[in-house]
Amino acid sequence: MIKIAIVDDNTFLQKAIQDKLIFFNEIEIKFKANHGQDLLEKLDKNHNIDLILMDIEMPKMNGIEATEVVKNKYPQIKIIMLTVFDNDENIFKSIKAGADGYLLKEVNPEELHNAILETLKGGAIMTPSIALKTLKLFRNPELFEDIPNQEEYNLTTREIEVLEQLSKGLKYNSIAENLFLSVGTIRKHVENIYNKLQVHNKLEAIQKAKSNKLI
Amino acid sequence: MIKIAIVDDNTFLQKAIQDKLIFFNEIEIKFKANHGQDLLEKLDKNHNIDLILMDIEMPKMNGIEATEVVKNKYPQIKIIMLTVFDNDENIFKSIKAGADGYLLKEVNPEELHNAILETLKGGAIMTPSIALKTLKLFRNPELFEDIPNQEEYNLTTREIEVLEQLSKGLKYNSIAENLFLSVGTIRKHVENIYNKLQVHNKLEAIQKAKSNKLI
DNA sequence: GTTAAAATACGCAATTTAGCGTATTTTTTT
DNA sequence: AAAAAAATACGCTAAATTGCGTATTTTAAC
Repeated sequence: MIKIAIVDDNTFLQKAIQDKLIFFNEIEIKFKANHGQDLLEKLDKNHNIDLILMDIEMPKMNGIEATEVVKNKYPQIKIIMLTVFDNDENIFKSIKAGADGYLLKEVNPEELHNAILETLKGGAIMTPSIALKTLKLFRNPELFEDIPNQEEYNLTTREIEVLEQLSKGLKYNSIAENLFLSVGTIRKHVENIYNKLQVHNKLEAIQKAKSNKLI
Repeated sequence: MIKIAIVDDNTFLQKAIQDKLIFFNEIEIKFKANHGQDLLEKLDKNHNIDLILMDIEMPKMNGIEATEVVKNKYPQIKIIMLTVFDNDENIFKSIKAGADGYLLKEVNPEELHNAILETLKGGAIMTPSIALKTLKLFRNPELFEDIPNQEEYNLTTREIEVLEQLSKGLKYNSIAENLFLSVGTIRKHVENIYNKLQVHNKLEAIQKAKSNKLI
C-alpha cells in the first residue's frame, strides 16, 4: 500500500484530489491537513507516510515552508506540489525547498497516479508547462536572483515567437523565412511588440522581455 | 500533419524510432540525418520541419552542437533529445543548447507521441529520471558555473567600453556623447569589434561577448 | 627615439530598422 | 451570427546600422 497525505486549505479541493485516486486501490489516503502547521502536527503523531500532495497557497504555514520543514525532518517522505498557479517564483522556491515534483491541479487521475509511482521509484515529474519554465530558468541563471513582479504586457503567442527569433540576432527577412511569413508581417509584429513593451529597438525589447520572463 | 526529422548515426536506431511513430498517422517523418552536419545540409534545403528528434553521440557534429546551431538559425523548430545516456553533463549541455525536451531511447511509443504533442503545444517533457536530475542541478547552483571557454579575441579596453554601452541598447550617438567622442569613432570601434568577434550586428556581438565573459 | 598599436575621425554606399497608416483575412469570443 | 482580437500584408518615409576605405594623432613597447 502507498500511504499518502493531502495538504490543502480548501476542503473541496482536498476531496477532489482524493476522488482522483479513489480507484487506484494500492493507494491509501492516510490523512488530510488544512495547512502546513496542521500537517506538521499530524506527522508528529504519525510520520508513516510515503508521499505528500501539497498545496502552496495556505494560511498559517504555506506549502513551500512546510516542504522545507518536512524535507528536513523526514527526508524519506516524497512531496509533490499540487497547485493551480505555475508562476516562476513558486516553482523555483518549491524546488529549492526540496519538492520532488510539481503538478497543476488540473492533472487527470492517470497522470497523478503515474506521478506518484514515478516519484516513489525515485524519479521526478512535472507537467510540461512547468518543465518548460524550469528549462527557461536553467538558461537564464541570472534570473535566479530575484523574481520581478510579472507586469502584464499581453503579448500574443505569435508576438512571443517573433521576439524569440529576434533575440537570436536574426534579421527580419530570416525571421520571415523561418515562419513562412512576409517581411511586412514581421515588421508589423515587431511594431506591435514595441508598442506593448514601450521600447524602441530590438535590444530594449529583448531585455524587457527577458527580465519579465516573456522569453 | 506534424513534420518530424530524425537525427541518429545508427540507422538501426533511426528505424526503431520511426517504427515507434508509424501508427500515429498525423506524424510524418520528413527525413532522417546521420549526424549534425547532415542535418544542417538537409535543413538548408528544407526547413519546413516542426520538430527534430536528436541523438547526442554522433560523428562530424554531435547532437548538442547541432542543437545549438539549429536553435540559433531556426528557433521555431522544436528539438527533443533522444539518447541512451542520461549523465548530468549531457543533460545540462543540452538544456543550455536550447533543447525543448529530453527523453531516453527506451521511451515507449505512446510517451514519445505524447511528448511530441506536448512540445509542439509549447510545453516541455522529460523522463522522470531526467527531471530528477534537473531538480538536483537546480538545488546545486554552483554546477551552473561552466567551463570558461575564454577564447582570445584581444579586444582593447576602449572596445570593451563601447561594447558595454552597446549592450545597454544605446545608439551610436548616445555612446559618442557618453564617451565624449565623435559618432564616427564609435562606428569605427564597432566595426573593429565586429571583425574581432566575427559577427555582423549588435546582438551577436553582445551575445558572443557575454558568453565569453568579455562584458 | 623609432616602431607598433590604439584611438581618433570622416566620407560614401548599401542594408536594416523603425514609425505610421491602411486593409484584408483568420481565429476567437460573446 | 455578430463582434472583437489576432494575424497577415503592403506602402511610404526617416533613422540607424553596417561595410569599406582612408588618414591623423596619441599612447605604449622595444
